Amino acid sequence: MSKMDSKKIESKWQEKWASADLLYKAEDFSKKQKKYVLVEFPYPSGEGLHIGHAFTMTGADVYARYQRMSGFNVLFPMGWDAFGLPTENYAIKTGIHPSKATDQNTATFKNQMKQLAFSFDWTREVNTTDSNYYKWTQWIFIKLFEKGLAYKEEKPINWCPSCKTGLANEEVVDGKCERCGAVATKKNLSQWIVKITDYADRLISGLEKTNFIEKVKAAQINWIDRSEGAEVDFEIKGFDKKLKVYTTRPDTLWGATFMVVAPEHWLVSEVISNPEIKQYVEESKKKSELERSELQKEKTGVFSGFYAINPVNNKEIPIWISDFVLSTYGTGAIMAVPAHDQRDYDFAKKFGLEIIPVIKSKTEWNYDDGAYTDVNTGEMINSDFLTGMVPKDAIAKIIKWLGEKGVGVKAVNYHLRDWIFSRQHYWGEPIPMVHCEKCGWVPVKEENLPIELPKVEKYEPTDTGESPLANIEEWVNTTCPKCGGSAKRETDTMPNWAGSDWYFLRYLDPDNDKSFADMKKLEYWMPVDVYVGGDEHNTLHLLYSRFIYQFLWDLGVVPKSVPEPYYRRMSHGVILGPDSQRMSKSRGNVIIPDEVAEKHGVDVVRTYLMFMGPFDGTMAWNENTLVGVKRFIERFYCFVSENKDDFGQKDSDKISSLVNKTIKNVSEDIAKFGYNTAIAKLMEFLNGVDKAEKSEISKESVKKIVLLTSVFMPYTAEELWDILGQEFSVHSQMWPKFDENSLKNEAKEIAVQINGKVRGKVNVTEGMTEDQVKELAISDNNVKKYMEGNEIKKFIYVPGRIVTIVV
RNA sequence: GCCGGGAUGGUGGAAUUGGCAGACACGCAGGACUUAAAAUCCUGUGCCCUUUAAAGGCGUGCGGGUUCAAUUCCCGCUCCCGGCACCA
Repeated sequence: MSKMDSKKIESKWQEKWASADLLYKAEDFSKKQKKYVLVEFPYPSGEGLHIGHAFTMTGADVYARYQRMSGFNVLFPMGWDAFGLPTENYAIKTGIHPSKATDQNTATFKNQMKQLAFSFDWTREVNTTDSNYYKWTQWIFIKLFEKGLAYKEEKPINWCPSCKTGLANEEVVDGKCERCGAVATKKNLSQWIVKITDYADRLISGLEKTNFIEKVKAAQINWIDRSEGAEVDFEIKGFDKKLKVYTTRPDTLWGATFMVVAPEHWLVSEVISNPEIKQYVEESKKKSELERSELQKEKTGVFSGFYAINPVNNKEIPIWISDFVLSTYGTGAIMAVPAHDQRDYDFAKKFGLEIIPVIKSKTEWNYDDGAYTDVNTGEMINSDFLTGMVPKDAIAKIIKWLGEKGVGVKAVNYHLRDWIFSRQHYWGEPIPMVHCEKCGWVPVKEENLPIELPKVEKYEPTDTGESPLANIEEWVNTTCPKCGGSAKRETDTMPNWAGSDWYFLRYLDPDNDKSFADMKKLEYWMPVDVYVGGDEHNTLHLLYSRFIYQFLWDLGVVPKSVPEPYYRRMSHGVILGPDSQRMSKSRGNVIIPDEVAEKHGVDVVRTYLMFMGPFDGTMAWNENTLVGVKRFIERFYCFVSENKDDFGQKDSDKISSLVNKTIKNVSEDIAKFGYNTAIAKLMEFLNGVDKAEKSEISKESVKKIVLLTSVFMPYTAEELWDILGQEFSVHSQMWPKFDENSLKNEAKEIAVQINGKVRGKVNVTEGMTEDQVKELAISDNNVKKYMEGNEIKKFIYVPGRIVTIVV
């Protein structure tokens, strides 16, 4: 058996492909139908491409290749999300400018990607750190500002003491910094904030126009977490201001026995002179978000001295202060109904407050066990005009009543918070704003964009929360774009997400200097047909970029007919180390794609990655299975190369149906990202054909199968195409079609069951009638044996599948 | 607690609308080639009973149900993974 020399094959075609680099070019306005296949662009770290990148991108590449060969005008671009902390840290350590490090890293990444034979259209490469790219990132920010969706405010924000920067709510996971894992603290800082909450409803409803899988939709809906209820005003006894609360259960108003406000609530400042209250408030302010939620079992609190008046019955109820009420949600104040809310219940038990049930449970309910919270069953009691109703109906009635009395309105709340948009770091897009004593915050004039990052001596972030840019006086000091007076530039930079929010639009027109992309091109290419990415971005990048896109849609700068940027989202899976643990340097279980490719060949790596398991699964690296794939590729190579002169003119019937079945199944599987089964079917083909006489197989059919393999193993397929004497390149061929007739005529062996047990087999073809099959089945010797002396009670024939006889 | 997804041989995983469970691959066992090993090739491989074979029994997390037929549908659970969570 002639061994294949994968090294030689790789370098040979690598060279040939480089000189024919328009192989994968996407053509604007082509008459072919477009297909925009997008895979998340990477952060070009100094470590190079890791196996997760290789996996994800191979998956996207196979899909793009399949669509391209199927006749679509495929856009499959790549770029660099290059602003970020690792590069900045590298600069701090070495003094080398981040842009230089970025250049080196992107060059390495690009090389690796070419080595792995990803079919990107490199003529559309983008880089978020290019000033002619981030010009438009800045432009988008100015538009947000102009539309009142970006504002600067001093307020306590999440702060990572390790990264020394502010964090968006989405970047705090379990109370820790999403990037470095340090416990997030609170810090009072003046920050740019983007009002993503204005789009909360649309971010939910827009999902209906997409074809995202359930889990992605659910993650976003959960994160936004819309709730409906009412805002109710309570008078405060002996005080002229009212206390506004948000509740989802206004039906339980008669059961409200006390009120609770957050320690940050305005009312607290009225009584802060009380030493007990002062101490409580200070202690809870010291706690981080993490500590507050960790301590959630034991409730704490202090009585404010105030009483509120319940608008439904004029009862006076005490107002307490407790940090289980969040200042950031609703109004920062609640009415407590301990009989029907577990948290209120716990608080009441701890401080000996009254518990008044206003809903009678259908079944016996013991209030010693906790609160009764069901809205859908039970019956209102002790509630005046609501008495007798089901709680969920009572809600509508009481909201109407509150409105008539002018003490409450229907209200909606979200878990989603506004987006903290300032970062106190060097390596990011400068926020294009200028502060003027006279005019306040003024955006830079559009013609003066981009505001380029100035050179600095020191890249270190500071503990004070000031960006390193603040030290460059000649850059900071400028003139006001409005009045021309002296003014200062904003020194904070944008979060990473700013550049990646809209990059998929720039691919469509990467060199445009009049706008971020030409409308005609946008209209041709948008929306993204399939977006391949990771679940870790479901509530970060994916949510942010949908928001920014919706905003651009409102501006009218993206096509009216495309309200959502991504039609379909495909989640990719995760590759674990050989020990089934997440790969990490400290565990020493990291698999480096280059090394595996060096040892086994690129096609083996690609095909193995796709064969490991379902594309969206979590799978452990296993060198044994990889060797199995290697065997397959080598066997396939030998099958074609060694028999190239022995293949016949025409397939035998058996081979013909195998070939057609393979084309059909492989195509269908690839179209739904079922790569593991697609490869299994190619293996089946080889197993089936390996033992057959080679003259039974036509060269035409072999060519078709080579085309099928080309999406997984582009090098081997190109070599085999050449060996078969075909013209370069295999990758610009059309995807093979299968012959429906050859599948129809195929005789199929199906099982004959008697009383649920398989007792025989019969060969049927598609056109056969039930009677014909019946005759065939009962004439089978084995079947006859089992039917002896029995009468057929029922005969069932499921065409092409099974015969069942009940006796 | 709420939401989403799972549980199939020794292992990774396959199974259109309910239709022969275990495709494909790994591993394992036996054999061929070899002085030997590696590589390669061939054969077997869900479990149990059985000397072997035939025949049978049991099998898709657990308990019920519908059906000629259930991994698939329905009811009730257990456990695992992911998201959210003192969100009023």
